[in-house]
Amino acid sequence: MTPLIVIVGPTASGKTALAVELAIRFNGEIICADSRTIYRDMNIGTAKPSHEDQLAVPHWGIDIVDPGDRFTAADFKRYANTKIDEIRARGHTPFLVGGTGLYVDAVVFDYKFGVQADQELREKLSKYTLEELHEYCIKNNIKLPENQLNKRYVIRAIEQAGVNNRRKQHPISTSIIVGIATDRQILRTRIEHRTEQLFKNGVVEEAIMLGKKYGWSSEAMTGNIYPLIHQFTQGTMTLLEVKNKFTTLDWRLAKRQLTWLRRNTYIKWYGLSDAEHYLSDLLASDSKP
RNA sequence: GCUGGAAUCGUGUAGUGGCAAUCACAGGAGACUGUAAAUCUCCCGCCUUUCGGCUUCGUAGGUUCGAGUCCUACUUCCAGCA
Repeated sequence: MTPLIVIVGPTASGKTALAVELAIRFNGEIICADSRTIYRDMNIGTAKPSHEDQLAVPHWGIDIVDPGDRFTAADFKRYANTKIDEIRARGHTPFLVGGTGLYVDAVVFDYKFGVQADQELREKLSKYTLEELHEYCIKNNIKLPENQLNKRYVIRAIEQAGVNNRRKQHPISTSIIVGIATDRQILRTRIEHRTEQLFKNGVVEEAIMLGKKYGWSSEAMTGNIYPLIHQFTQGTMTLLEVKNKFTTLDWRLAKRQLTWLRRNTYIKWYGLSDAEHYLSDLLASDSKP
């Protein structure tokens, strides 16, 4: 069976460009494991793959729901697995590429998700204090999550009557996981440059359009950049402040992504060009009968 | 030159005689299974794994059992007058 090529790394590490290049050379199709590019109309602010890239290589995981629609990690897992099967059925190589660690792991470690969210229950429980929720868990013999000061997690634990960690201990057999290792300083600089680029590309106009079309408070609009531009349009932040703050938030995102990835010991870390060599050697030998 | 005000962690601040000293930002580490670009936790003067130890609030003195806080001088900055 053709391998599943998984490329992970922090935002702005260059994983998308690498995936596109390899997919062109080796008959691949790309599934974006990205919790933001799934939304339609959010193109610039999410650094969605360009039209050229999307024309050059089939992309999946893009524009699948409207901002405001609910789309979860469990939905993504189902979607991605379907796409992987379809891509293989066409005789192509699937590439799972993205920075949303939970999405990647849901596929790679075959997470078994628990019960669906119960909005009514959640609303009811959110009125209680953390202490009251803890008491409730103890009384009902519900195991508290490790991060038990995170109210959201405690509520979820109640919702599914415990902590769910059902998953495979090892990555699914057909996967090759490569992480793009980037020097910290260089990554920081790339993030700064990308901020400038987003604004040149018209992210302010895009945000205003999205705000009008979908409202500013929808779930999808909580991404780093859009709330900041909302503040800018209301005059509570200058453009320079927005740019600086966005760079900071994006940097923190990159750090959190790295924290997530660090604990996955199955990732093979390479610099961008080494990753390319490694994967193209692997794919070249694989395609020979 | 005179008069007033200010000087506290990388930055901005709280603190008006009694605990290395508030809060925010920035920074660092971590958690993560149906919101994950979300949400949350911890660290953040120096040494120490912890206990704890050491040195601190412009500089130098002084008053006091005790000073970031009061007094004196000096330095720097800001404002007003010249």
